[in-house]
Amino acid sequence: MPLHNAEMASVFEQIADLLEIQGANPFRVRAYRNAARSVGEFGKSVPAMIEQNEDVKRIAGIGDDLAAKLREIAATGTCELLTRLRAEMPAAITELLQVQGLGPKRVRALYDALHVQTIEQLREAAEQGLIRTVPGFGEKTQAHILERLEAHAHKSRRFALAFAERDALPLLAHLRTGKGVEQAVVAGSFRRRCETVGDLDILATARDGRAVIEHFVRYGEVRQVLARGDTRSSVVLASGMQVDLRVVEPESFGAALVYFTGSKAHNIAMRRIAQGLRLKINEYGVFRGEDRIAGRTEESVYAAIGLDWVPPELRERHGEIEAAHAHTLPCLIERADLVGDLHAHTRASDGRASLLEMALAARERGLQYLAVTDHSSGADGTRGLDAAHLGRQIDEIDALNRTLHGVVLLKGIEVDILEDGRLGLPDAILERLDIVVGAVHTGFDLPRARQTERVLRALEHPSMSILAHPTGRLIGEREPCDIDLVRVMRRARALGCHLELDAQPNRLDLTDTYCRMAKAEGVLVAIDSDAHDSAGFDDLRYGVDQARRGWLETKDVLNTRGLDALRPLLRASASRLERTS
DNA sequence: GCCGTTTTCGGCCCGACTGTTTTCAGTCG
Repeated sequence: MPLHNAEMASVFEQIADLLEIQGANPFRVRAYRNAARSVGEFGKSVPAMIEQNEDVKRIAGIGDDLAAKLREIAATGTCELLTRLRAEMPAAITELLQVQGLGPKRVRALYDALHVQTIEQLREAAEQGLIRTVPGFGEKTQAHILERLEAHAHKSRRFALAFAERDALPLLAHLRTGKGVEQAVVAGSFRRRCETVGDLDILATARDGRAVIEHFVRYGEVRQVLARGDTRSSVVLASGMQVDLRVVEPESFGAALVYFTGSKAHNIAMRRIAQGLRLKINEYGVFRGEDRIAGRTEESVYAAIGLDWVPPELRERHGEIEAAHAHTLPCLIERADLVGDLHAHTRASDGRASLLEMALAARERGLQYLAVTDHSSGADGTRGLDAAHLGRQIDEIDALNRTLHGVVLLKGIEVDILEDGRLGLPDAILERLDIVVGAVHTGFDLPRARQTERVLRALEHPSMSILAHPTGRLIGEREPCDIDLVRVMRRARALGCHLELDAQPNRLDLTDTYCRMAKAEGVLVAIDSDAHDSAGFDDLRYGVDQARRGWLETKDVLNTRGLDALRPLLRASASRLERTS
């Protein structure tokens, strides 16, 4: 069973945790954490690179030693250092680091004094009042540990971005009613439009920080106040979401916004550049000695160190710093660039609106065309169309298009890709369509080779236009299927097929990394709503967010094309255009 | 353990808050 990057990264993470608890050199620990992150996020399969004798030292943070360890992990599944660390210290102890407020030093102290190794033992020790007897711990710390354990048990690790928005927007509205509040914005992973966020980081500007903090903790949804100072505070909302607020003076807004938007790796890279220029960046500004030379706006902060302003979605230390320096940052796609949608459902399958309702809703949102792609029959758990029913829908759409103004419906289908790679409807009916969107709805757990062959075969079908939600993942619910998307992309490009970025907030499939790979491979991405009712079109913006994280520009996205430019790019209609001309 | 516009050694981002202290360590972001 071949390893994945995530598993290799996990070995490094475990080593970092154990080293840290043992009190190792913090920079060595950081080296393992940096390496874990680079490997985990690396676009290509690291085990495959090793197999093909590619140099893994070109991955950021990998030097001679860690390259050797990667090869060792690829060969054996683990590495000798981790085995040795586990022999010296119970491996389960690292789970204690997940409890908020417990870091390596305290975990070590509790282990040495009380032999606490697990969450359960920690709870028992706290309930029996033993924690406060350990040097450096007291009543309050013991009580906090019990509280945080409670939170730990209930907390789902991360929230979908759309879920976080439901907390963020009313909270911002509350903050803005505070006396003396000039600005209040969400920073952090929310602003970078990560598909999930662990907490909300809010930045406000005001002269009197304390007053803003007091106003903040009085917000009705606040269930628990974790910290409250003069310039920052942390609370937990009723939804379980943690919110961190920072208040700075308006002169520092730009610097603080850069700082709290992150990512951490992006900030560290910026500070290193500043160091080289004998400047210092912190959340209050850019400083030469005591003089603040920038900080009111983000642009001023980037400019002070010779960089173009970087869109938040790119701030992941994935090459954006170099691009900002060379003035080669991409001009990222925006929602308004989408002029159509190529994947939507109606009541004919599992949608909740009629053809006409969907057409009007699409037009209302500025779309010039909408592909109607109901499910084919046989899809698990969904009502679908057989050939006869689809034939009637085709006639219905033709009739409707004669009366519609300002929007055109394209005749399409979301057809099942069967386990052997055939499509779930006869060729004769597929040939009558403008667009064929193929999707895997069963057999998500096929082995990698079979899953890949299955999809490659489907792409070969002459009517196939777009591969929908290519990995099938549902965030927090279903893992992506195991498939070699590089091969899929290369074949798609050769055949004139396209890959979808399904914009539903719990799908966002393709991921940002795969979007970037698609761009590199020259495959167009279709950002589709997969709408099941008229409100579903509003999800397109999440797809655009994800596409921006994947460095996509207007030219990289299929449905930025007007209808005339689009038709020849859809194989189904292209082949018919050829026949009729 | 990595890395180089201080390049093979000596650095490695920086500040706020809390609790347990009695001037600071630990944790977090």
